[in-house]
Amino acid sequence: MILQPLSESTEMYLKAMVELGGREVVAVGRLAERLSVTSVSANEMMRRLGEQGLVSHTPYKGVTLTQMGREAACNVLRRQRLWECFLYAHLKIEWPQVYELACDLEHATAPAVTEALAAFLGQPSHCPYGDPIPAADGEFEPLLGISLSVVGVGGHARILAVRATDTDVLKYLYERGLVPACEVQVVEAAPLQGPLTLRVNGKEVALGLALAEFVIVEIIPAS
Amino acid sequence: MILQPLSESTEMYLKAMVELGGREVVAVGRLAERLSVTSVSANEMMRRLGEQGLVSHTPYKGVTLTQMGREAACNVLRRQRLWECFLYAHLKIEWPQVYELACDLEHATAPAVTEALAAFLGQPSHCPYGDPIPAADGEFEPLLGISLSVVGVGGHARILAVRATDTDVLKYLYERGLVPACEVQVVEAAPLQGPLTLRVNGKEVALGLALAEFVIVEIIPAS
DNA sequence: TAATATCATAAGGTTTGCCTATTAATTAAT
DNA sequence: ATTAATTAATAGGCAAACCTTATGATATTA
Repeated sequence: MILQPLSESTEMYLKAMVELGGREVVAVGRLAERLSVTSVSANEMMRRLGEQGLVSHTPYKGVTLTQMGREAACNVLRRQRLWECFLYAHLKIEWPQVYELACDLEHATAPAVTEALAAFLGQPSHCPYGDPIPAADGEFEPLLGISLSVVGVGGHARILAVRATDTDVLKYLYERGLVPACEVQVVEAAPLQGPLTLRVNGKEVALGLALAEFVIVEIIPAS
Repeated sequence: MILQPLSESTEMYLKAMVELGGREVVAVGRLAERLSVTSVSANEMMRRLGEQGLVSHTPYKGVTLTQMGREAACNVLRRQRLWECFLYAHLKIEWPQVYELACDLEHATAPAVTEALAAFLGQPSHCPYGDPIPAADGEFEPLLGISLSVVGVGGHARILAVRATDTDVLKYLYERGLVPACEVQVVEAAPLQGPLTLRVNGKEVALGLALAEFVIVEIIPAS
């Protein structure tokens, strides 16, 4: 499938769709929320993407990526995450800033550069935030993990990935040691959707539930 | 001087100005020609850049970069040429394609990335096309060389830089060995602005005068 | 089934950058 | 010096890509 060049904005919508819903239906409102635009703007874009055959839109139900849309979206993710690897491992850019800076570069990256970069990096499988890098053909293994927000009190878990994109949010998590491979224990969960209290690297850390949603973990069975 | 983010198009105009005129006045028509737009478009952009204090425009005379404009332009050149180094030396992108691909990336490059890239590359002084890379503060030594088109018949010269930007033109030169550090001898100059005949790596090569303009050389004195 | 929340569409605005056609200034040539 | 030819600038307009507010349609749930 040959993909015509897409606008930066289009690529952001596609990326948000695959990050938010994968192969599932996504509510247009969620998309608008994530991209910080009005739902009108998101709707309009969905109409355009529908005309281009990238998404399928069932009014009042939501949108899904078509095969073509999914390929395009995975291609964007591949570029993004390869740049993240480069910025982090070679340019020594601070972890919280990597996402945003890679995002700028991703839209300006020709296929030849993408593949040369992948080769240079040694075909990495995961980005610095723990998410898998789609292959050149567009497919990838979704991470099998659960959100930290659903781990029960007393549970031990290892962070697999951090799904935040905002630099300030990433900075907040970074300062508390909440990065991939880190192990955490849920000490307490405050009632009424209150914050979690975690034990991280020997220190107690409070983390709002909304933030905990972004943190993908695997349970470490009690030995 | 703090530079607000400039549009891609704006950066292209600034880059063309510094490449075409340096500190000198540039005719708006030349600029339009170089960027493949009508002179109306170039005029309009000059008005906008004038309002932003980046250029000084004397109607019917031409435009020059202000100090601020020159800094912005040199900053663009720095990003462009650093990416050229990276693409060529590390990603092994073919020499003729490097310019165009670097050009895409240059507009998406934040200052932090520029400086981290420069450090990664070991603060290179020249790009793969032979031109100097401006320092972080914006200044650089202009290359002291002459155009191959003004070297007399019989003259020996060493190529210092190639000023072409079009991938096809670069490919043409590359296929004939006309790259920086290469030594050439002018065997013959056809009359009426006809092509030069050159001796390059033991082979005779014909080169149109227009193309020879792009090739910057230093004379090798007859020993 | 009525109320509420969510979603979709209508109509319109802004920005950016491009164009054709016209007018004005400059330069070169008689 | 005056005119012809060249080059530059302005007027007016178009299109693409996004955004907005206001309004109408559908779903959900009490």
